[in-house]
Amino acid sequence: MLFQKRTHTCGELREKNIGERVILNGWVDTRRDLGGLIFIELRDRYGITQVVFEPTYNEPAHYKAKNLRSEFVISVEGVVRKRPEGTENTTLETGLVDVMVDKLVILNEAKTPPFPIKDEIDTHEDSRLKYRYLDLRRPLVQKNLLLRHRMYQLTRKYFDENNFVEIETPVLMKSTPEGARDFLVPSRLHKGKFYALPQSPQTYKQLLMVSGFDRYFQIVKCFRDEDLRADRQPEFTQIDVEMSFVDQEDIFEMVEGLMKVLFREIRNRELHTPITRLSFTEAMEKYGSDKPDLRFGLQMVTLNSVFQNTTFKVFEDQIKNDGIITGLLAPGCGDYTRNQLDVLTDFVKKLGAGGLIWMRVKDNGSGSELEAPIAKFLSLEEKNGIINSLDAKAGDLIFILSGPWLKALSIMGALRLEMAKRLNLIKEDAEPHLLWVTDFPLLEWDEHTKRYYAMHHPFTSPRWEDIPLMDTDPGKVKARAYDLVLNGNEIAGGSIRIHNSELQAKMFKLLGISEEEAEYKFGFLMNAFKYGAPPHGGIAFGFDRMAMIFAGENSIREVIAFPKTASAISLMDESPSTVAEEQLTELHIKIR
RNA sequence: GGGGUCGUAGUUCAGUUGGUUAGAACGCCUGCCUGUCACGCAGGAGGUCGCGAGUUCGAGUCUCGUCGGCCCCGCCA
Repeated sequence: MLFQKRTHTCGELREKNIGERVILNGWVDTRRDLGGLIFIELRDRYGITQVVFEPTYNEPAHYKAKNLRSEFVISVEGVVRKRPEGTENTTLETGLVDVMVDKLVILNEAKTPPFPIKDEIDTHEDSRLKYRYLDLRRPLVQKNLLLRHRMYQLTRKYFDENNFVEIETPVLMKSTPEGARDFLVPSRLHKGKFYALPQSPQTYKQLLMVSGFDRYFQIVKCFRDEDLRADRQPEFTQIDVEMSFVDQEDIFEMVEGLMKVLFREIRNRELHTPITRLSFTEAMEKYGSDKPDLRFGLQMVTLNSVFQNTTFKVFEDQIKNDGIITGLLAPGCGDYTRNQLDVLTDFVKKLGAGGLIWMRVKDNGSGSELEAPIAKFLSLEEKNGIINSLDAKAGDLIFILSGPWLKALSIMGALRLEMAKRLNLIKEDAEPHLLWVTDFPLLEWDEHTKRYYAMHHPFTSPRWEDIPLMDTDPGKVKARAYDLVLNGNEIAGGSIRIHNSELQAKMFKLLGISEEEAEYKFGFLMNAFKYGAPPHGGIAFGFDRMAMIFAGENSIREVIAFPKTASAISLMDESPSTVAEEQLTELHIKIR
């Protein structure tokens, strides 16, 4: 047989191996042909070892080595030798030795790759994705997938040690389009019927609770047919968790335990628990986001009390209409030019704000005063109120936005992030900030369809104390729902579920889902609840997002082996693609 | 669905008010070279300027359309 099996990997040989006869298999990383002497750096996923072809040592091997090129797959046999004095390579872990080759087998030749197989490349992403199998040869990308692998193993070990059972749930399931669009799979056996790919195994894991698997987890692929982002792919991986006989605190404790392990093993950091908690209301009013980045301050301040009796029409209207007036202090930005302020005004207008009110804080000799286009509309008391509320000092800049509560706060939150960027407040090596956001509203009102939607999902339990509000003021009902946020990224979300079929029926009614519709879509779940459903709750982690953050990457694609582009295309295998007419016929499908 | 930005050699880019044969670096190929590790030296090949129309005596350059990459808004229970 021509193939000589390796005795060692390319990252393995050290001084202790000197004198040993070894066989290495791998890819030609670099070739340095000096004419009478050829150096090849041989690479596999474990590392790089230099091998040497010298005619006086072995003439046929040297002759054959003249043909070697980048990325050829070869097998070499030879003797490990200490490198001559002064020729050691300290950048390689194997750099004190090399292998004098007396036998070379070319296992496979290779075309010149479209980009170099090394960490530092400036190749555009489309080319990397088209040749993803080559991109995945690069040590940096391999490192990300290895980190991801370790995260899988640590997660499985953690849940296993805590008595959780890993159970696989169906990938072909019933379509229940409450929320994201489903990917549909046509049924060949049942004309006109479709399976859906799961957006999450939500209903199955709740059924498993009814079955008595009181601690379940699964590392599972989920699918959502929505537009993509840097941190969103149509198929993604969740760590799905569900527990029975628990309340919110038990879930938090279990999750914090997992995060402790991951932080310790992956990032070598001790995570201090319990971690910070913020209510949704607080998160919105202080940071303008339900996933605030707490690595920097820049807290927003609600100014409604300052303008309680204002005569400034814009603010007066908002106070009357239950709107909000929110302020943000940009320290030391009082010297921003009119042009810079116009750019920021444009920024918030694109997000839907009517305009941006700004004020420069100046020192008038006896204290601070505000210089702004709207200053003349404000009383001295109001101006001082602004300065005091925001703790503003001379040289600072103040932004004020007013509008409907959620909208104004969200836009200010975006401005907060923008200012943090401009002021360079987000240090990438900063201590990671993990927090719980709690007490989300149960429902969200949609102006277009004039109905409520579940903010989390329709199985989320309201807070006990808020159940009466479901009849009187549904918008005010808070849910027993929570998100886990890491550095401004939502990495997990969950809730305590409804386990009572009557409460569930009430919830469907609030969502405008008729009894018939509820029966058709979720009858199996409601039925199950009639046979002794334990109180239960759970959470699901966005595994790819977590891996992205742990790997220090800015795109989820860097931690996924074969990701899709922003238009949901795989540049490598060119999916989605057209299919044969016969396939469509079998599936009873006609393309319109 | 909308906004921004990019598309020129295998790769990353330059290309002036529209004007002769579209350049550079790296990579690739050939030759020389026994201690390289960004090897060196000499020579060479390599282009549907994303695609399609239009304006023009003439388009990489201007106009319109279209396709694709990236980022964002909407969307993502």
